[in-house]
Amino acid sequence: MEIVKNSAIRRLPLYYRHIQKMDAEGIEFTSARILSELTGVHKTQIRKDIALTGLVGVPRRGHNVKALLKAIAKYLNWNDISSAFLVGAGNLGKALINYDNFEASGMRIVAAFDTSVNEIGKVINNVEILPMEKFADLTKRMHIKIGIITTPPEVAQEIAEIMVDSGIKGIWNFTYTQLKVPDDIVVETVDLYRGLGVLSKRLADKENEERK
Amino acid sequence: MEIVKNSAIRRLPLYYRHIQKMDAEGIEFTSARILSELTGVHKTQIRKDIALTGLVGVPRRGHNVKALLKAIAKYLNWNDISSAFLVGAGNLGKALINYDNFEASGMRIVAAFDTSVNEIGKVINNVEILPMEKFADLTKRMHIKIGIITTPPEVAQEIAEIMVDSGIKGIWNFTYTQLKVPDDIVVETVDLYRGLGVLSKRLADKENEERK
DNA sequence: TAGATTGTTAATCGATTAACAATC
DNA sequence: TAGATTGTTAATCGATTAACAATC
Repeated sequence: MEIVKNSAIRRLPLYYRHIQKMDAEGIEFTSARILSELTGVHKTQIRKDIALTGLVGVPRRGHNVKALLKAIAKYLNWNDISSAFLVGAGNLGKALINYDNFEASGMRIVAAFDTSVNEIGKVINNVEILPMEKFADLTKRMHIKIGIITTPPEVAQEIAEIMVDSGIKGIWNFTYTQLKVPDDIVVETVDLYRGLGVLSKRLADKENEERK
Repeated sequence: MEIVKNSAIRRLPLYYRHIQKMDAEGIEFTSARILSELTGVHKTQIRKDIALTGLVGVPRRGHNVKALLKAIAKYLNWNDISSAFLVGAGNLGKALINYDNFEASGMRIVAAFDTSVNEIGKVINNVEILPMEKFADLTKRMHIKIGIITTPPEVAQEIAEIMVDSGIKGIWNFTYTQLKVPDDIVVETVDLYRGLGVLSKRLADKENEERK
């Protein structure tokens, strides 16, 4: 049933941001070759990913930048802007709240929640930080469907359960905790520290090679 | 020449953090099955990844937790703690500076750099924020080999070039900019917003299915 | 027309999973 | 011994890349 793979869907937002930049610079046409240079993704891959959106390009010219933005946004359902609640207003949470490109990406963080008295009541980028106790009730009343977890990993599972009980259908998880949730809940996990091994390992390998 | 793949190396830090937690809880033995449940990675995959480190387990018991931590740390070269400079002390930069598990992961952020007068001079988690002008000189003098970029994407390439010129050999890039650097520089890119497409797309697909 | 790009099919490559003997 | 786990080989699966006809 699930024919289109997540890996393809994950690349589209990357193209989108580059194309946005081109649009802002007044560029009207782009091609798979140009996007390949900008993103490092193979040009055939890019053609296939664009084909997913149903867009047809023009041989010799490529794709119209505005049409491409529209097609990707439509495919990813970014035209309907979903409201999201964020739990955990630490530095990472604040970084997300301050991200100014969400609106163009189909999402809007409308409130943040925390348990720390120091944070509650603050307003960041027009987003208020509320006490965690209010989460379940507000989520139900406002029919919020997306929850963002930027808490310490220890409490992530607990938060996820509160989210699911409150009607959240998609969770964006910024902890390394593997969340156990019902099958119909979409979970997208971002592990900030995955790359930490690659850097130290590759640098060490390099030094050893040079020594040879 | 490069036999071991990055994808395997990227999973090891994930295992590591879970095993750290077990160790803290006083657990002495673990197995591929347990790690598989905790991380969602297939148990055969975990066995292969552990085999990379050269560690041999005990049938019926699994692996000794402390030996496993030691073997992973050794393999990833986390015993030599590398000093790193971070550029861009916004919220994301601060989130990284506050991360308290770096030391165990072979890295220490020793200073941060920014161009904003509001940030310069602040001290976060014992890390001072210095003016960007001092970056090149300090990097050379202190022989810093790892640079972390948490700036806006527009300036990432420029920062990367300053880093390479100053002797940096590994770059941890938190922008979506594809950095153009010499072949001998290791670049590890983390794109926070990759998942943004998956959530909205999958949720929309789900709704459409239900409507059928 | 020549040439650059599209879109698609086929081939390759690598990662994941299944199967199973060995072991304590 | 029985059973759970290891480590490894073989099979599968999916993603990436190469090749090429079609097109403007």
